[in-house]
Amino acid sequence: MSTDDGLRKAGLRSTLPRLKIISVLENSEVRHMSAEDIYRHLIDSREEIGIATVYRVLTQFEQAGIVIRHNFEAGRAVYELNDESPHEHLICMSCGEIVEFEDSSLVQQLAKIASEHSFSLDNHSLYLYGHCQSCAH
Amino acid sequence: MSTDDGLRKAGLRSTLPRLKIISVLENSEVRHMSAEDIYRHLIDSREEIGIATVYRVLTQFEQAGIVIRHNFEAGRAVYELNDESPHEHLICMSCGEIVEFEDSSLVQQLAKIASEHSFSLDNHSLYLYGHCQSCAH
DNA sequence: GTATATGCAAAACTTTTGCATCCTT
DNA sequence: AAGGATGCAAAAGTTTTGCATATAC
Repeated sequence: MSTDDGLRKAGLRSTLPRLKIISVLENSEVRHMSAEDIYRHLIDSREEIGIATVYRVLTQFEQAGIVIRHNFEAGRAVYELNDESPHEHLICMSCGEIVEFEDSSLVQQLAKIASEHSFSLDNHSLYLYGHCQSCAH
Repeated sequence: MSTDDGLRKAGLRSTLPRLKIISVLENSEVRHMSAEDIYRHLIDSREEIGIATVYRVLTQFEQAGIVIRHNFEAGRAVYELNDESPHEHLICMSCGEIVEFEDSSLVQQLAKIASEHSFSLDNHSLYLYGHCQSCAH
């Protein structure tokens, strides 16, 4: 599916700023980026865009399921493209490396726990913080 | 152990602002409070304190293990007393109710996952978001 | 008495919003 | 042509910091 189609499917007009933002998320070597990261990346590439647009577009993308928003650290959200393969995150507190892993049994367990407390489960956030092998002391 | 001893053990002087903040966290009917919540609670009770002190003290308390900091929602941290009994949180997105649950096997699983990726695990954040029974539609 | 903590105000950051203009459809 | 999107600047919300004063030990 083209980026254009993806936007239309989400009920969003295909505009230049939106295409630019998706392109950054698709092509950057870093997978998790903040609004400011994306803005800087574009400005440094001599692409014109406003920071307010980046924030507005990311919010729309999140609601449309195009990106996933994370709060790895307080006070700054980061976004990654939603590739439809659910995964969790391991974060190295020294070098910032982020390892993604998938564990469906874990997710099933979360659903079971919610149901045991008479909760419907919409989503969850799970982040493991530690130190990767090269940063271990 | 008295509050005084707890502070001293953490290498913190026993000061009036610190005692006031602990008292709020111990006695408030709400278990998870933001810095602003604690500040307002004190001001409304005609206790003198500065908001900057609340932030500074909460940061020290977190580092000392006296409180645990959470980012249930982006942009605002909440704190709870660390009662030394590890638990996770279920959050109702309608009414804001927070249910705590304990699951040591889940935590063991997280440690196993980290080790499988050659990570040392320092801590984790796990929040389940959904709707409680009375808010389910 | 000395080092540390506090309070105030100002600053720093991230994110949101009002509004005039521009772009998609 | 019309509604939606953008960009700028200003505002809002949370958290941090500089500095003079007050407090704990």
